[in-house]
Amino acid sequence: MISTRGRYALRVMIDIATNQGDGYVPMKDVALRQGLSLKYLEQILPPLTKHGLLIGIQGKGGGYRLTREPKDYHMSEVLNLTEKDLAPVGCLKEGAPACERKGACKTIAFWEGMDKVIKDYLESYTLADFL
Amino acid sequence: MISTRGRYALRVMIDIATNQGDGYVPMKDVALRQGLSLKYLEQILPPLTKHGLLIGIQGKGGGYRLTREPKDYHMSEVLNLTEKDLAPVGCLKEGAPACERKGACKTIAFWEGMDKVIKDYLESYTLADFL
DNA sequence: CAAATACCTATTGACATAGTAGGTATATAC
DNA sequence: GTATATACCTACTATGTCAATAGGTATTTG
Repeated sequence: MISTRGRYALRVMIDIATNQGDGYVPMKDVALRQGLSLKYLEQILPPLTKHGLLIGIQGKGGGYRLTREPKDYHMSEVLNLTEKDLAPVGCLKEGAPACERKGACKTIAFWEGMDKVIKDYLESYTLADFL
Repeated sequence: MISTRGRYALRVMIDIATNQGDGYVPMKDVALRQGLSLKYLEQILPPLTKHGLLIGIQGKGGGYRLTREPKDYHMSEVLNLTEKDLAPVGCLKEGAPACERKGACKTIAFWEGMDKVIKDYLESYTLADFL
């Protein structure tokens, strides 16, 4: 359900929070510390920088920093940006075509409820809870 | 996260509960009513009969029946039998090899908590809630 | 005996996952 | 001002899963 993209993104965020001090953290160091592929991490980060969760500075001495306090990163945001979709069933995904059986569907409320308990849980956790 | 196997299984259970009366419900009829492939449904049902949630009678006049009251089927059981795995991350799957980083892992409690809210939700719903 | 049913196993096309690979742009350090 | 270190970008690939389709066998009833 949650792929390596989301899980690695979380580990990267924790690593940066732990190691940034007042400088920038090169992803090469994160990859080494976490035992993950640098090239793969490079594919996972763009959505996080594009949406302003991280700032990335190019060039020698560059790297990544958080842009907020750890308590202001909710897991719902991090995982929404790195996972394809968090909805438990296809018909609840964003941009999904309307289900033709929707009117008669006896299960939709059940799946919506499941979607809600997951989203609520992810909203309740922040990056600060991992430090 | 939840595939068609689990979703169809639920629809089949509801359909049988609704239509069984005091006889047996042929899967062909269920497939027609639900607009699903009979051949596909036939692949989904075996775990449910093997574990005694349904009884299947072969031969003319045969079909399927529930073996319990609808209120005694929890969604956790139905989905556990029809889905590969409900765990949100690989390291929590049944039979998964122990994670080598487990001791130092800062995220495991978070994923375990997510696993729990999902399982609790599924436990709270029974087949009777769909009728 | 014929028909209807559950039950079993193999195959397939499409797609997602988890990377690998190679390159470009940009800023710093010397 | 050149080499170096970094972020950033795009293409490719091997593997596996999903969602069926397909064709058959076993069993019971009418």
